[in-house]
Amino acid sequence: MAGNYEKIRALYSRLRKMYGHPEGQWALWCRRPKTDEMREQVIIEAILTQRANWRNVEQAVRNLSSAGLLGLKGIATADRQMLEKLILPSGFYRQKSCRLKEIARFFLNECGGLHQAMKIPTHLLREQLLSLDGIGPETADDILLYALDRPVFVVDEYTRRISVAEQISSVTSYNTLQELFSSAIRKDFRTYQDFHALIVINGKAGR
DNA sequence: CACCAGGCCCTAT
DNA sequence: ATAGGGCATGGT
Repeated sequence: MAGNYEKIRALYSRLRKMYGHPEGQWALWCRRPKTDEMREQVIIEAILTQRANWRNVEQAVRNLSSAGLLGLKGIATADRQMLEKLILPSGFYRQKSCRLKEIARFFLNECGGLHQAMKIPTHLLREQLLSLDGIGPETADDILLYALDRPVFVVDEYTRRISVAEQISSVTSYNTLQELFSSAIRKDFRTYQDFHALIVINGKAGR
């Protein structure tokens, strides 16, 4: 529906006018260009933020940083018990320690490092990420969009809410909304990053 | 005290 | 296909 595309584009420019360029907690995720260290941190944060308050994620990240383990290599070599203790504040720490280990193993061993992973075609990489235990569509797309600069639109709870509120779509399944938003705006990772960040910033502001 | 936060998986209909 | 429960912490 072309009308929906219009609503989505209008929403984007409205959010841009309201909030400008995404800042604050999105200073890392929306920064361009990113260093390797930043990409690795985003990957780690994508796991830690699953159903967690961002404040708690930040504490877990500080703990990892203080321990010198805020990177794929650090996660991979860290003792499991130690890892659990460090990420404790982000919640679900037993699951998440496994998921972190798994994703670090994937990028380092299966891909042969982050630079090799960057060469893998988006759709293939997405399938590989989704095959990992504990990596669902949103986490996979967070990593693709914000860590690896792939033009993949992220759908989350805030995207669903605003889609209903703005009458963009009453169907809020992941694929439906992703298709809708992806098609409505220019396929550019910078635009996708900023738009999704703005949706979340707006969602948090309204409560 | 109850509820929520930038999910995901497993199980039972 | 879809609904419900479990995972866990810290803030309001």
